[in-house]
Amino acid sequence: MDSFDKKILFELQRDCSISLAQLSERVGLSQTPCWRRIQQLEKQGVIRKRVALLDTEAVNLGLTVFVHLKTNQHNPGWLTSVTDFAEHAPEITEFYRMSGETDYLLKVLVPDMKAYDNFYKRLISQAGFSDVSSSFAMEQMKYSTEVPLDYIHK
Amino acid sequence: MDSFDKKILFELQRDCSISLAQLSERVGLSQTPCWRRIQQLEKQGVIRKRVALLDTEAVNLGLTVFVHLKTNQHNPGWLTSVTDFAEHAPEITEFYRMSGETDYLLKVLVPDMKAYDNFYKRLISQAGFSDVSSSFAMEQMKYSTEVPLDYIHK
DNA sequence: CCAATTAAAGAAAATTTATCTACATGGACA
DNA sequence: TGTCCATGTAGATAAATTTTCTTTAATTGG
Repeated sequence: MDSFDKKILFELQRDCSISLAQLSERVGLSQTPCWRRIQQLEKQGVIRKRVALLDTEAVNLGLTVFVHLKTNQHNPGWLTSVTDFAEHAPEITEFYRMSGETDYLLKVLVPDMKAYDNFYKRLISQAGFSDVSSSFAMEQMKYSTEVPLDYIHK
Repeated sequence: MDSFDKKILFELQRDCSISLAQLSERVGLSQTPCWRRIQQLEKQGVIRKRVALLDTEAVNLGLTVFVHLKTNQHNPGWLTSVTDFAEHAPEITEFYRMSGETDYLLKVLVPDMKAYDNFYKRLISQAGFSDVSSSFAMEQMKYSTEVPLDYIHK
């Protein structure tokens, strides 16, 4: 994992639709070693997948909500039902077990308040929570799937 | 935006590295109309971009932190400095202006607590906050860039 | 209900791009 | 110096993208 690999990752994180010719030029390698490195990075699992990112407004998803969950039922069954729900609810794009005040954090994408209310009812009908607090995003100032490459070891 | 478009978006959200042949087969169209629809969706901006997603562990980013910010300085200069910082800090992958208790919410990716502490110092040196509360993710239960297509109008 | 028009789909060819191989070159290092 | 890597060049093949043209299906006006 050297400077060339980092450059490849940097470029592909921004745009993976470019041709090998363009990529290798930007990276400063010829096509063959560039291609070999991509294969390697995919085999190693550093590159997980290649996806298309959609405009959330264009698909009618104007409302982002962060849902802070607390529970008093710390048993396996409870967690399973919540995990299952999150797994199958496409509105939930992120789901974390947290330290501190909130036990679990959800990031939810819906069109509007009405749709969120509907989602909310489905959520609380699925499992018991001692507290559910919803924080609404007024404005998305930044959203990026690019992760920093500055911390890569070596 | 009909059923075919939705299928195309569904597939490309999961994997945009598949060939047009595979995609058109899954969608149930021949290659040409399928290709034309993709072009259209890109021109319309429904498809924003195509990117490679990396394994955060593999690039040494084991710690996800949600940072809740409060301020009492509601002036343009303050916001500009914070926005600038967020823009240029690769550790900040998401940044929202919120309703309710917290004024702004950050999602931050760093290797470990030490790196977060370093980031934290840089953050608070950049602008004044009346409160900064950091929530640490213990476990990522779900992370997806796929957004629900069920709410598309028409 | 039918003919005319339009829009989208399909087929096939042409062009570009990706994939893989073989071999030569040059630097790093014991 | 000789060995080991990784790169570069070249090229062959396969595959994917894009264009062109034809056909089908849907729509509208009379």
